Amino acid sequence: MGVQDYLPFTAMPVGTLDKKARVCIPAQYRQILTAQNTRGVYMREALLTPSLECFGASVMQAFHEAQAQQDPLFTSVHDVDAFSLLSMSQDLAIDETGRVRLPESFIAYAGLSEHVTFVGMGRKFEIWDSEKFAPVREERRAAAQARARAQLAGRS
Amino acid sequence: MGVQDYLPFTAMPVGTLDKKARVCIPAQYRQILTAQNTRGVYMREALLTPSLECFGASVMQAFHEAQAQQDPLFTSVHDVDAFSLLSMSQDLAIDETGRVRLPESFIAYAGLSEHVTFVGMGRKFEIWDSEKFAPVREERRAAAQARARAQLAGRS
DNA sequence: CGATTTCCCATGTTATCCCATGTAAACCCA
DNA sequence: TGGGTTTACATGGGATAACATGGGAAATCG
Repeated sequence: MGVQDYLPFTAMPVGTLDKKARVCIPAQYRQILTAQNTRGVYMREALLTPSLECFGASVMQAFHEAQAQQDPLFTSVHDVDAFSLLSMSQDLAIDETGRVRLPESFIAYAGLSEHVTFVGMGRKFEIWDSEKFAPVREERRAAAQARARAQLAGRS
Repeated sequence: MGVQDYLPFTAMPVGTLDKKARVCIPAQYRQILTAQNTRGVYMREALLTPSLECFGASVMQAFHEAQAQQDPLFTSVHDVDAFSLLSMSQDLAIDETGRVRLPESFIAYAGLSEHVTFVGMGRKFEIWDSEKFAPVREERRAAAQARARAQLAGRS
């Protein structure tokens, strides 16, 4: 999949998780999803952070296709690979007002309270509890800054 | 068979096996099956785990075609696979309320009690006894997590 | 004729749809 | 460019529909 083939998720808009466990996916992100021929949004618990990874059908298809060609259907290797992508993911429907209803397990895993932050990551975006994300945001900023400095030093 | 041709089975919904040996196939899965032109659901005892493998016509058809393309006199692993798939599978009818009646042999093989878990695996899904699946779920999650960590480390 | 299976309806629960409203952004025209 | 207007968006909440499940009655089978 070439870089040009998709619109990237960018920025870090904030949103609200209401009493009915709904969040409104930012309109900007919804446009990207519909451009991927995705009715809803695929979502799963991130493996390494307390957040939810969200992506469209393009990403799901690309990963699934690669995995399907690599592992025959009825093998244990297939099962482990399929689990992390497919079993852990849910295809959540987006309603006409742009909202999805989050399963309780997702809310618990990411520790979501009322305020959530959407983090654009190119071909996917993440949903974080806003308070939990604040320090992570600073970490990532520092890491990116350090890398930029190193790159600059190496070039001189 | 292209990935585009079907929606993947995802997520891990739970269900109930009632006193009449019936389980309600999640509506989401039924939609995927009907999209595959499958009235019922093909089911067999999984070869490697105490669970039931379920799939629609797409998988059956793919195996049928794979088998047909081979010289029938030439024995191979694929012939054995296709044979076991075709001969060990049952086409269970789904009634109007979305339920199937499981044969006693299936219930015994998977050790099903009242609570069952459906495990979405893309082209197929599995039915597990919820208690038996819990540790397997953790194993698979840990394996996926280890892989994600290795990938992250290799990239830096 | 007894046991099992299939069909059908009832019911509580949950998710989905739909409309209302406040707010912020975009737009337009002077 | 400023100020007013319009549009799009995010959010709350009630009404509606879908779903999973239990259980009874009819049909089927041995």
